[in-house]
Amino acid sequence: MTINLKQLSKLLKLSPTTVSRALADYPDVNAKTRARVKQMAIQQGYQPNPVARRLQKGKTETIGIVITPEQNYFSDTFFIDLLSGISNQITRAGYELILGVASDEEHEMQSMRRMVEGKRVDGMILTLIREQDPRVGYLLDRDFPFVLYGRTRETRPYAFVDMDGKQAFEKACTYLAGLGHRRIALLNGEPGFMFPVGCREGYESGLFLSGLELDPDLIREWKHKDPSQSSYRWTLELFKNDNPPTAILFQTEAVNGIFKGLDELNLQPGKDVALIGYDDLEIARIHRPSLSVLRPQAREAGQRVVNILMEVIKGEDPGKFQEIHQVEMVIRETSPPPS
Amino acid sequence: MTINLKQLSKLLKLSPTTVSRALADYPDVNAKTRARVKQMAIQQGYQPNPVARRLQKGKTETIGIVITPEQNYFSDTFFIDLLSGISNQITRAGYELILGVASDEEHEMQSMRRMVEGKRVDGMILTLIREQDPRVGYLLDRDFPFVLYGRTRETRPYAFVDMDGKQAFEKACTYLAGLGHRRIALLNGEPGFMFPVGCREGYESGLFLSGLELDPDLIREWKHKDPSQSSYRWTLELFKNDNPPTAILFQTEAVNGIFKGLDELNLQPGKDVALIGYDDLEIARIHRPSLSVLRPQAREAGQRVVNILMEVIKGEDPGKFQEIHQVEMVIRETSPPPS
DNA sequence: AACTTTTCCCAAAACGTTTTGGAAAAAGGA
DNA sequence: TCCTTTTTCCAAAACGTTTTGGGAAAAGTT
Repeated sequence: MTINLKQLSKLLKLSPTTVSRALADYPDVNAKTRARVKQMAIQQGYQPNPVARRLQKGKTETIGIVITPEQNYFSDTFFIDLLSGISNQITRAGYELILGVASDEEHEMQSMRRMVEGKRVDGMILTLIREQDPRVGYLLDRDFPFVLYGRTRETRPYAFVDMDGKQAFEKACTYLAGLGHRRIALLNGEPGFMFPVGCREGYESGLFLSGLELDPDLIREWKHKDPSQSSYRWTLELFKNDNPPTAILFQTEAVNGIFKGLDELNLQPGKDVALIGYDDLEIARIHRPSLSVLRPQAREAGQRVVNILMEVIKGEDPGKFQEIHQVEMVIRETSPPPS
Repeated sequence: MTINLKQLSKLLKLSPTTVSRALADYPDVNAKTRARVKQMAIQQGYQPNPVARRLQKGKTETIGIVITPEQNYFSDTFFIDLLSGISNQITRAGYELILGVASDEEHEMQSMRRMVEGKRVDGMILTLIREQDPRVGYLLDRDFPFVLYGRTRETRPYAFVDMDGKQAFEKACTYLAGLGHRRIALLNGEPGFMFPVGCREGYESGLFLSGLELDPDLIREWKHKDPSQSSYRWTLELFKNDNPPTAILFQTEAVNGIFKGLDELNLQPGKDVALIGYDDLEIARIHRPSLSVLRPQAREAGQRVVNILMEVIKGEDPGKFQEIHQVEMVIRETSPPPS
């Protein structure tokens, strides 16, 4: 069932050395023997014991990721798409993905330290990045390979793959302004995290490019832990304004709260108020009217993260790998001109 | 930074053997030296290299799980809760959780085979079980330790933790009947999977216990890949009936489609139609009217799965571990008497 | 005091690979 | 033919633990 190298080499009347080198395509083994070895290996279903190989190679061939549930990350397909891209690419490289699930920021760090200090992984992937993210400093301090999905405020060079939230929100904002909207609100993600910073920049830049004034009253933030409830409240607040918005930009995760708020105010989405969400969740496609969205390519991003991490593990300079991916806009029914 | 056993033993002027045994609390080492060793180990931040230890122990100390995105498993908190319970318990045991993400049934099997045949894990956790599930046969055939979250049609004994869908749906059904509902519909999960089988049994049993007739016209099934769209269609169909239902039982995952369908039919949930969903997703709490639900304890189940798997890995008879967990019912606003 | 038991420690082997550093045989060059 | 180079293979070491099988010293027993 589980033949090992020694047994296989005995079968072939060769030394373990030669068999190992034959399978690894070393040039110092005769082509004929190499073929013979490979055939026998397949026939016997030989697979090198990964644990033994790791010990010898001094590598774990494993990379780690820690996710946290309280952040509603798993809403729908977005995160699983990212994870899918990551997982596939890791498998392709013959590596393993180990997963930690942490209930809060502290356990998140703890889980990561276990992986790093326990020599359980060769590299880390970080998601849901905060503006001040202690994980990044920690890893930089000990020169441990990692790649961020996202960015943080850190002056030392590090590798990341990020979605261009700025460009996305700028695009959405100018699009709405182009339709004639003059009062565009932003329901932004939770402060403290890095992504909303870019969204806001893009929003402000979009207003500026369209010759619109920034009105702080039109900006609100919701909580990760409770996207619907907080966005619901903010929606109601937003329309208490004397001069309420005719359009709202937000992250799709918060859409239920917005719909609920608008419903209560007897405002029809896509008619009285234009909406564009960030992330193409199922609800966006299914809802009537269907939701216009900004759609990040999570799968592709996940694959890039892994490819980059492999380079960093090989010793490449992390600073060389800083990618910002464009986000496409999908116009559906909720983004008409103002009525 | 990364001191190893040999270096630590040199520091202590002891043999690696003694240090190893001291740390492992063997009785044949003097209490004083044991203390001295432990203190030095902590001071030096020594952690045994897990790879080396695994090689020697002949165990990977790793367990595997394969998830698939097309099944909308990640909708909201349910699956992440399960995963959280699994992950915590695994970490507590000093084990690792490796994750595969497969795009379809075939890759699911492939990913699992890689883990099993590649000697990468000591045990497997299986979720989203089908009625005929080739994974179970595969693992039983090679006597490989595993635990199901769910059940399948298989006569050989195996370990599982399952939610009592039957009891849950029976309870919901008799509850509704007790309120006076006579036409109760079931919008069941996708055929081919095991869980909906139990739901249906519970539903039928609930009807029977309440003295109600089973009407096949009131039963529909939706698709995993597309919960909202299919449930939307089935909702519309359901009310084409001359004698339409006054209540619907379903899995909360499908709630958006149902709401959309009812809305289109100008039926108010919780008023014209009673609703009880399975799974307490965020939308259930947030929606107005809030959704009555059946609430499985995913976290606890995840912990049990791991504890059982550890026993099975130790060599315990899997047939001894077959747990069916009760599901509680949370009555909110959508389950009033018929109007 | 002589023997037996208990306490405490350790050297060596083992886990299954890959890498290092040759060495024998074959081929090429003069 | 003799020397050099190339080809092809392998024995031994190494990776960092844990386990095996003692063995010396200390403590008990008579």
